Amino acid sequence: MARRPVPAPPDTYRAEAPPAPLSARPLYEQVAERLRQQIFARALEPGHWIDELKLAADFGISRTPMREALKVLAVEGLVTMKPRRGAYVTEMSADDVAQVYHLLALLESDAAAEVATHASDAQRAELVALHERLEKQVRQRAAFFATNELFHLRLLDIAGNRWRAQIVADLRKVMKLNRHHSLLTRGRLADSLAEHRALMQCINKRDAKAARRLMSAHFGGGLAAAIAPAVASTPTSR
Amino acid sequence: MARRPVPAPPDTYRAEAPPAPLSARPLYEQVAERLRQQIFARALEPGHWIDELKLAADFGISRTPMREALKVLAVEGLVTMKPRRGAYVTEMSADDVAQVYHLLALLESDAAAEVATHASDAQRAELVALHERLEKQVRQRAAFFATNELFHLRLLDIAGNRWRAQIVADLRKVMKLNRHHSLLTRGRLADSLAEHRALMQCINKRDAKAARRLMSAHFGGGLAAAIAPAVASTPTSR
DNA sequence: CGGCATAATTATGAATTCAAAACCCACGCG
DNA sequence: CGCGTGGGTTTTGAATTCATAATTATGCCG
Repeated sequence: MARRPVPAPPDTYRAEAPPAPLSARPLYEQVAERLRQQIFARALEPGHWIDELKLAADFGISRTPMREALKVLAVEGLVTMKPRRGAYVTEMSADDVAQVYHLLALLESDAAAEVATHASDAQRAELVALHERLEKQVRQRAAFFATNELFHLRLLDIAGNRWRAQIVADLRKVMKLNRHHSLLTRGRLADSLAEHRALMQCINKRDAKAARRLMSAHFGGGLAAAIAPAVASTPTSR
Repeated sequence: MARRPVPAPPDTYRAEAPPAPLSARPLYEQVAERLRQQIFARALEPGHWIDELKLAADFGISRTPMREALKVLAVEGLVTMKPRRGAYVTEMSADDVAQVYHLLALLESDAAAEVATHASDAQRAELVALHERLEKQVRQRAAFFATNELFHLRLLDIAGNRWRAQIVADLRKVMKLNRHHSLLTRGRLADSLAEHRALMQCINKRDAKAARRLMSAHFGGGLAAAIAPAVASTPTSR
């Protein structure tokens, strides 16, 4: 699992980003990113073998950077390497989903509490803006999802622990392996929005305890929704 | 370049697979492990450049598996890759230490609570055994550290969330980059033992709440000890 | 007709080779 | 005397080649 702290450390090159870092980006990273997209898009299906030779050919590269990228994804958890028999897209069991969900709840709740106590007014405003955008997108599933993820990642960022942010980002990636990663299936969408609203209020009131609790509940509801499809209805709302 | 027949290295394998998977272990993984050891032993110092050519020669291998291993360590966070200029051993700032410590506290506290509620009697007994070993090793720093780590890892394992276990393992690795990772400097050792003792009592009483709180406190004390030598006060994140 | 042994094919693991960027150092010009 | 420029060296990034393990196919014998 990736513990890589950050793509851009205290290094110099944050300021010179616009100019030239086009080709500066290592090939294996680009390949890794493309592989991630293919996995999320289910062009590569969980459990299936990854034909590195064919993929390398598709990408127009040799096996070397392809293999490096696969190893990176393996550490991230998106693929699983079986010695002498290649790489496979990781399959998430129901248990895995529950476990990762639990961790996301724990880590993001902690981040929410942190934000409630230490965020600046500007940062709070930023989250409010994102939340309002979310309110307007209840009807557009895809957009809602995107903004929702943006909100969560921004909150993580504001909470200011780059290790936590990295871990959560990685966990969210493996979560996408699950078909029901939506967190918010049909009816959940409205609930989710309400939860977000309540969370925002806590953050604005600087109530860390409540923020932590609400974020935790937010994930609790999502977990039920993500697991439920396999077990029919679970009307026990929260 | 002669390929080494893998003469069953002095490596201490965990008690996982006695049978045959000796040569099944990929070379790049063995290399990664050896690199980790060198980093922990400070044969490779934080901030310093890693000469992959020289190291590959030292290990008697080609650059290919060496580079793969380095990429794995990069994802783990132990090394940092700078495009077109190689790999560097990651440097941990005081902030980083505090942040990682915070996460360890959060995750391991959660695991402790889980163990308190759901561990079997046999598992509890196992922890008790480890703890008793710890009690006998107050005088032997090195042995104490080793058993202490064993205790924590075993607890994680018993808690039964492999994702959390993996994350904690990785975070503990990067923690070792810090010179004061000891968690327990001189006087802290006795304190630490007392905290462990209290924690064991909670676990035996199946008191999840108290277990969580005590584990958290356990880390709180350690953090103060780890940070103190370098910085003065308030390790408030960011 | 079916199961097992063995040969042919394919895929992975690792070394080697090749190309190009970064680095170093000396030289020359302002 | 300082600084920029050019060439040579080192080092990284990637392709190619080679070796070996795994898989599949084939064929022989029961």
